[in-house]
Amino acid sequence: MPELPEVETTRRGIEKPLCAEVVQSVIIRHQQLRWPVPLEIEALLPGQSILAVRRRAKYLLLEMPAGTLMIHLGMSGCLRVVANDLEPAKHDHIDIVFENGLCLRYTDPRRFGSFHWLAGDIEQHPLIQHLGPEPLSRSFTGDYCYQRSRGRKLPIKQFIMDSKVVVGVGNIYANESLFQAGIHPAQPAGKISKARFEKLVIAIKAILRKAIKAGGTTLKDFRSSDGKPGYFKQQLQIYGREGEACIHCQSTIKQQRLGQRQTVFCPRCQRL
DNA sequence: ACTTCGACCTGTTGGC
DNA sequence: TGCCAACAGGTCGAAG
Repeated sequence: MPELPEVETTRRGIEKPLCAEVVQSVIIRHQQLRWPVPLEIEALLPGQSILAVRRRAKYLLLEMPAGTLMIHLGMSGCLRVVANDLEPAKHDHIDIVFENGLCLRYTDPRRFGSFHWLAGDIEQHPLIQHLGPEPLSRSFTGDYCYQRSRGRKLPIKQFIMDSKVVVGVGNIYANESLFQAGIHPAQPAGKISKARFEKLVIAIKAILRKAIKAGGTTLKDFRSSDGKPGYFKQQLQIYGREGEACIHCQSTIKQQRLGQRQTVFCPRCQRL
């Protein structure tokens, strides 16, 4: 399930093969994703070239002369660069075909992803404009979290997964970061000291960087643009290990549901 | 203003 | 073996 490292891995994978390439056609086989795919891209994109492939939060931004194609992978979305004569499979919903014979193919069994066409300023888009800072940017600091969390009662895990606070921290990396920082996931955000937020922010940045380096986390089906899985799963310290022994203290790892999400923690290393 | 919860969707898994 | 219910998960938007 794509979180920020998986989206960044995808971005890096499609940047080189697609940059400066010219779109020949767009094929929409299934229009119904999280929101209807804008049909006008079939007419708008051909003839345009890819100027850059950027990322904001978990959105991939394909910049072209007339605007930007904004793609979200949702939970099961995947973008691959394939030869344009490769037969599409069941969940291959959209192809962006290029004049050089390559094809950017969007696959998404659960169809929680999305496509948007933005003719104007990206930052003004309603899905973008209220997003918090990038977790790997300088503006994401312990002090920032501390200030934003005062007076808030919701569990720290849900706080760091709130895209208005910081983007890109999904369930897997939230669990990992809290474990590394020694913070109980259910701890009310407003009760956490500045020093502990400093530690948490360092953990979030370190884990995201390591995960990007490993090409993301493949739990089941994530694949990067060249079809390879991510290797960060081998480095997960807490996620998916409920019932097993903590790597630090050998206590049995517990799980509970928090905000309808699977939450895993060590009851000894992560105190309330 | 803050928080919770339902909705979207389908492949996989566990229980009977 | 088959069937069904539960679950997984990102994120928006409605309801509390």
